[in-house]
Amino acid sequence: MAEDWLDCPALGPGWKRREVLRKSGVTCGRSDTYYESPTGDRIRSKVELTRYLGPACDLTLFDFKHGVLCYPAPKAHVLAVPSRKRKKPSRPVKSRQRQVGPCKGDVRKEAPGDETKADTDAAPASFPATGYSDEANGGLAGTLVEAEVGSADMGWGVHAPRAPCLGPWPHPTLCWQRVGCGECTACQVTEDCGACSTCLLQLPHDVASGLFCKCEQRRCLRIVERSRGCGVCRGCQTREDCGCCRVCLRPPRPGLRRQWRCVQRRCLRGRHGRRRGGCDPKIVARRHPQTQPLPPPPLLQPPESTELHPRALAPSSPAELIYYCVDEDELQPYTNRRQNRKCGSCAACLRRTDCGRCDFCCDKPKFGGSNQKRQKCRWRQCLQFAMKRLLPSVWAGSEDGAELPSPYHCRRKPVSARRRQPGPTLESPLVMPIALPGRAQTSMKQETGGSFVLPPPGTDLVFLREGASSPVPVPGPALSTEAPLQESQCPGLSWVVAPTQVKQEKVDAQEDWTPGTAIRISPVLLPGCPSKAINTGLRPVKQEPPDPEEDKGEENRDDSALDPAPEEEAGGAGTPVITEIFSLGGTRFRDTAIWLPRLRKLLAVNENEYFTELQLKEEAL
DNA sequence: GCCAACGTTGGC
DNA sequence: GCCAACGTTGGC
Repeated sequence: MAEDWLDCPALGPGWKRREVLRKSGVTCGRSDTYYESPTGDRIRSKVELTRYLGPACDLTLFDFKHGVLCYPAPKAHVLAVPSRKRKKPSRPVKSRQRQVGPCKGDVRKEAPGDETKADTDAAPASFPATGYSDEANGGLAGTLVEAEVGSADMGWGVHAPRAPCLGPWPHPTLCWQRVGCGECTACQVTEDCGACSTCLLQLPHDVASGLFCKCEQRRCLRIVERSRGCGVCRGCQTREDCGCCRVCLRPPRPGLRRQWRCVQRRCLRGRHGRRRGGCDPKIVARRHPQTQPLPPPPLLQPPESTELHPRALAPSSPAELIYYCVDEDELQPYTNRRQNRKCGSCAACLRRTDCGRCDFCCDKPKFGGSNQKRQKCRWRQCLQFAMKRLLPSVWAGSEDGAELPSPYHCRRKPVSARRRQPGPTLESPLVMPIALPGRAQTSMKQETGGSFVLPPPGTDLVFLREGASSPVPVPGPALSTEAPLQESQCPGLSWVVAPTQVKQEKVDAQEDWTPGTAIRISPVLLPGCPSKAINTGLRPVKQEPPDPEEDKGEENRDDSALDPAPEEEAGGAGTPVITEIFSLGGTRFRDTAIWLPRLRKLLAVNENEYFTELQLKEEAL
């Protein structure tokens, strides 16, 4: 990050201030103000500044945003000085070759009487992504500033519009007028053909739903190419519209054929998979709600055709219609990349409270930390994400798992090189590998000093339980009869409940947990099942802290058999155990088809809630 | 290669 | 405005 710190005399000698303009994302264009104390401490907010300076320092009159003291004077004079500062780019235009120019903030800053507003905060997330103004429209109104046009990393400009561009039209590079790689022949075409269905049907005027269309002759070939489906995934192989998704239910417009692909028929690997390493589980789940079998083909929806895109480039494409009719669903994976680490459904993701004890919590300011690590509570870090890191090949074995988003779309290291060394800062403490007695323990590296490693052959995954100190195998048959575990071949895993191995919790958490609280079932080895400890007598225990939202999905449970541990009662240590055996990927094992029916049979009594989940998983496969 | 540090961005 | 935390970088 460029260090363009400016002196901030309002705070005194040695204080520096800088303003950083957000370059991308839904808050693109927004600016953040940071301060640096004479001692080098970084301050991010007024609250932090107040905390830093202490209660004796009254910051009531201090305008944090602009770094000046705001005396109770007429508005117009308050920020006269800093307004010049604000015009300065917050940082060198290091990676951005294009300048926003008169767009947005600069214009707004000039507006009289606007000084007291967070005027650089011009990109509210809720800004409607409508108003694409193609030059065919010649439109000024509602032109939109694009976050990163033509970014090679982000997919050739497939970004949500961010903010209204108030500068003069046209903006040659920064508006949605030009979306694409800018290099292909289609991108070189400067005029609409006037003959394609888009031109004829005046689709560019379709801005009501935040969508836009473009002359077919000008559609970026690279994006169109990408918009094709893989042809393999379930989405591509689904031939019938579901008739019930929001696309199918979208009211048809008079004279126009529907242009958006049924959600159920969208490629699960396409945009998400090929670029990000796989489908977002949330997207998969959303597109394929397993509780709903594919509905019969809709009677009112004519078969989709590629007529809208007459180029021979994608004659058989199942998804070519999607591209230039991008909706929020399609944009989401790009604009919300930071969500990739949440499955949203595992117990860790559902957990609402920080443990307050792990190293990451201790680092949080609210727990008195220095905010250096800035990581999510270890007990809230997604289990699915952890599994993807720990058992990449297991995930790769399933259709969507094979393309699950890379934990890191990191430029520095390929996923293959990184995923076998998951760092402690990224893994959930709920999942870690250990070796079982009698197993080969070659190169086994238990969590020492915080490193979780992929289980080598002969080891098993362990579910850790918050608040204890050493792994405790679940009573019951071990996996001795199973073939030697080859993570890459047959993930025959025994699931063991183990206490937490979180670094800083080793010492102080022992008394918080006893093996008896970890699991109250008698696991059995299921024939054909990859040695999962399954309770056949009692319902599986999902030891989560009481949470109203979670309770919604567990209303029909018999809680009499589940006495949450005291720490859970207190909202301290909710720990997913058995439930997560499945949500973590049990049904993704390659021999699912063999053992799952048996499992279902064994669990036929009092396992309704499991059935639901298993069925969901099975459907997903 | 690991991981602490922190710039950055999403969301409330 | 503020906080949470994601994603990247650089030191080791």
